[in-house]
Amino acid sequence: MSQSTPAAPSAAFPERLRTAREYRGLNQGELALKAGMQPSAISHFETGTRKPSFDNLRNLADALDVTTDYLLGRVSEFKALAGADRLHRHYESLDGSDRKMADDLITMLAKRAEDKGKP
Amino acid sequence: MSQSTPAAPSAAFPERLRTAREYRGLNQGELALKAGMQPSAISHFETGTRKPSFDNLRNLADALDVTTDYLLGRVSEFKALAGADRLHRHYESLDGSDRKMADDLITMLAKRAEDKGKP
DNA sequence: CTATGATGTGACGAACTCGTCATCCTCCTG
DNA sequence: CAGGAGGATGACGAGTTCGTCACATCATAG
Repeated sequence: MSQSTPAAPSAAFPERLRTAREYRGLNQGELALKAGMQPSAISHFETGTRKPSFDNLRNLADALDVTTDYLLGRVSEFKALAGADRLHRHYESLDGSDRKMADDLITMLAKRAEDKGKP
Repeated sequence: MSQSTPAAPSAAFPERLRTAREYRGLNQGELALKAGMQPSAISHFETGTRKPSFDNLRNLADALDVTTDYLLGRVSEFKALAGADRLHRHYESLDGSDRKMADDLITMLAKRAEDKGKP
């Protein structure tokens, strides 16, 4: 049973790779060039006949400017492409007190949303 | 280049893995159990004699509750361990308007900090 | 219909990680 | 000093990805 595993299967990867590639407006050949691998490798990845190695996963994420967590399906849908990626970068650029402010706001919003769910 | 990819070698991985493991208060055996692999595998990873496969990278990130980007050295230091990880979870739990609010705040803070840097 | 470009597919040997071991080393602690 | 825990290291066969191809499929433009 493919679904009993606690961790989500790596099944998300092929789809995410393709989505990200098309989002960047690249064809397999162009991505292959940017990531330093063969076009056929990209095809193998997107059709699920191969899984990238440690190094190639990183190369793909760099070439597509996405998080590896997105490629692995560890974060939800499109945020890694548009929203959260930018969010993350901005967050990274903040210094101590600003970062704490952002932390606090998000934590507060999350908590408030949670409380609204239960009386 | 705003986004120079210094092509950070995968050399960061062994160190990050160890840091994260110790941060969680686990020894190699315990992490191995959580991640479903051999203790010796952990040792190999931390000493750099092996690099994890696609699946094992994911298993390690899950077991340690860190981002794979942190493990790969694609994001800076400790944020993935303490701050950003929790932040990310909270952020993910927000709905549309709350998320936008968080987005806007962080973007604003980042921009303000940036402006302060140049005349 | 026929090129052309994009993608899928399957092969090859080389290189690598896999899990499983069995040691060895180095601190601690009793 | 003796014992044990945590870790490092190196071997083994088995399985997978690697880069590099050649070729098949498919859609679209000319």
